[in-house]
Amino acid sequence: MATVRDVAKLAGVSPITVSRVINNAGYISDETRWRVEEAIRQLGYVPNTLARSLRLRQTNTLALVLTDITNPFWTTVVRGVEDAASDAGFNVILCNTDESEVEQEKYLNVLLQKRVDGVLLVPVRCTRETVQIILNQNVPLVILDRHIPGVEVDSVRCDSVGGGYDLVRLLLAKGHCKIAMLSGPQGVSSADDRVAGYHRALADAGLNLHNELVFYGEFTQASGYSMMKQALAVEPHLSAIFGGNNFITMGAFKAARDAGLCVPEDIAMVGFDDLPVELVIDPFFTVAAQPAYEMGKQATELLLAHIAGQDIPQFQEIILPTEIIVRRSSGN
Amino acid sequence: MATVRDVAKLAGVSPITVSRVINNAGYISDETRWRVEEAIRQLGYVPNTLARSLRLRQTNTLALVLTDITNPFWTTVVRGVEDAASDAGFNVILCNTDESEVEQEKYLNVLLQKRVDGVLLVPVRCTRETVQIILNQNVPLVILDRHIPGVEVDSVRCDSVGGGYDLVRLLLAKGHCKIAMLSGPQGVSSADDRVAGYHRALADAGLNLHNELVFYGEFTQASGYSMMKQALAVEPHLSAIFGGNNFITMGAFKAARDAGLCVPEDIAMVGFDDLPVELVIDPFFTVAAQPAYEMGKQATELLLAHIAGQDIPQFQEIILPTEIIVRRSSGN
DNA sequence: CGATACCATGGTAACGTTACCACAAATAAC
DNA sequence: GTTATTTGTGGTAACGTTACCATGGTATCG
Repeated sequence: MATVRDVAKLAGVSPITVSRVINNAGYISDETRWRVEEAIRQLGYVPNTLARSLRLRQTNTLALVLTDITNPFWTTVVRGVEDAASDAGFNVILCNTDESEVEQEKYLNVLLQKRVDGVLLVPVRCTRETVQIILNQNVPLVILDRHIPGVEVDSVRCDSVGGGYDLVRLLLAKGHCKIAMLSGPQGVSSADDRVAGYHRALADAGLNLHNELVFYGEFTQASGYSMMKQALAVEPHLSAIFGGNNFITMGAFKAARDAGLCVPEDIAMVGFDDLPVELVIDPFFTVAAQPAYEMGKQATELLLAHIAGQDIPQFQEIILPTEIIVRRSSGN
Repeated sequence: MATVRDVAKLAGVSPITVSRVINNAGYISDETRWRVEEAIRQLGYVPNTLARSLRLRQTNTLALVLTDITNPFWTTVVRGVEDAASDAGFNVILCNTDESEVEQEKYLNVLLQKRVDGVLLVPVRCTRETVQIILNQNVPLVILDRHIPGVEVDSVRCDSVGGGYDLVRLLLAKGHCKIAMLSGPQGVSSADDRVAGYHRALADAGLNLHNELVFYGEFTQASGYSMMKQALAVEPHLSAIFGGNNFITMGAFKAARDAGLCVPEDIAMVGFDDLPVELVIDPFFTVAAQPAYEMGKQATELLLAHIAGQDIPQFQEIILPTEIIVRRSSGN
């Protein structure tokens, strides 16, 4: 592969002049520019970003570390991130942890080695330890979707407490009181926050807290299915279900159906996260929809501002509102 | 950030010795290794991959350029690619072209500049021009999902002709003869191949080719919706629809419903690509399902073999079988 | 007409890593 | 006891780019 030096030789100029042409920097006469461009074309020269980044100490690359690229919620976030990054001339490296701490640590290390300019992280566990590797290297970081209590890092997320609260209020208003919460993993803030919203709604209604009706699992359909079976075993006369995310709700629905229950006639259901219209024949679930695209976009813009060294508050938390969409699954 | 030199100084050795410890290469005494590792820990040293790759002329990175990360079919492919790449110690950079040639060219350029070791490409247009940039630089390339006639590049795809043939045969067997084909973009081989399967099935059944019932659009729900409306305008007494991918089929369904037609009672439907169980309450569409994960995996393995310089046939085409899954949408 | 600005180009060094060669000490082989 | 081999370590240079400083030339201004 050709280098600046080859181009320079062919064009009869020095390497720096070639560099200036490539980067549109400094003064170049039209005549020289033309000769260099011609040489670039002839040699099929492609600049080497590795060398460039090494020299500039900047890669123009962001990392997006998330938990499950299979979930449409996250693909939408990816879109938001990529659009915002692309506008600023940044590339995005996507990493999928599958909610595994081991994978996450592996990826974070690789990303630091690649000298990404900033990291957008959906932490697998909401502990200081998780982000310490990044902070130690002084790499700009924005936490996405979740938050880490007691650690001063920027975070952008949606209002899980509020969304959970609203969903449960809606169920209570319809007269439900035996409501099971099928949550994601304990210790993951988005899961915990939705449980908190559930609790608060019950408390505000003057109801006892049914801790035996709160189940913790994974953000997967399989986990939703098994939590639903557990819930029915604990309390056969459940009147409603709150699913911690789209996959959990779907799993719960299937378990209910397999148990001979009709939704919403026998049991009502609400859940977090909507599904894109492209994937659903007939939207059925009452949900708290999160502005996924917007979340990705705002998080990226915040990260880019940090990278640009803009004088922004050291510690910023952005919480976006969720929207309740009422459909058939919650009954009437 | 600390460098090998800093580590070397602290450990009282030379930089190359540090390099040997990091890469587990050459001879190192236990005593020296320990001192170096201790120094690395103390300084929080993180190796710089940019410098390493520059020196080694190898990045251990693959590129996956695809058309629509929003489509579950592609996220599944991504999984296959990442798993295979990860096993070989390679990272994957993901790029989303949205079927735009401009985006594709932009990305391919960036990837060459980043000196990725190989490219997995879902070409937006199946022309030589599309891949010439890559081939010019002698970067290993595998075409995914599609193929470029007349160009000797490796490709891994599923049997679109066969899948289309089988789906249409199934409709014919049920007595349908006015079957509209709602295809993806003309000039995209996967779309063209499915049309070819459609034609062949009709021909084998001794039926006239209804070219006026073949519609070309995009692989999106919106396009499926509008093609369906066109189809109904051209021929109100359609008896069946063949959707070129999952989104098109979904759009066609919604247009049919909006036109007051019931599927499958008034009109039967079949399509390409299944949806993951996580996303669907009650699978409805009769489909030709492609082994997406396997496709990604095999393409990656082929690419890695090329990168490793293994002595494999210069030009290889792998075609994976599709599986027909019969459900309600095709009637009985 | 000297001072000041702009224009156009180049030389040298550095970003952080590792390949290549060199060398010495210790062990093994004859 | 000399020669070969393994073990352990380092010096120098190179990967391809650009920052910094330097050097002239030409236009502009008071």
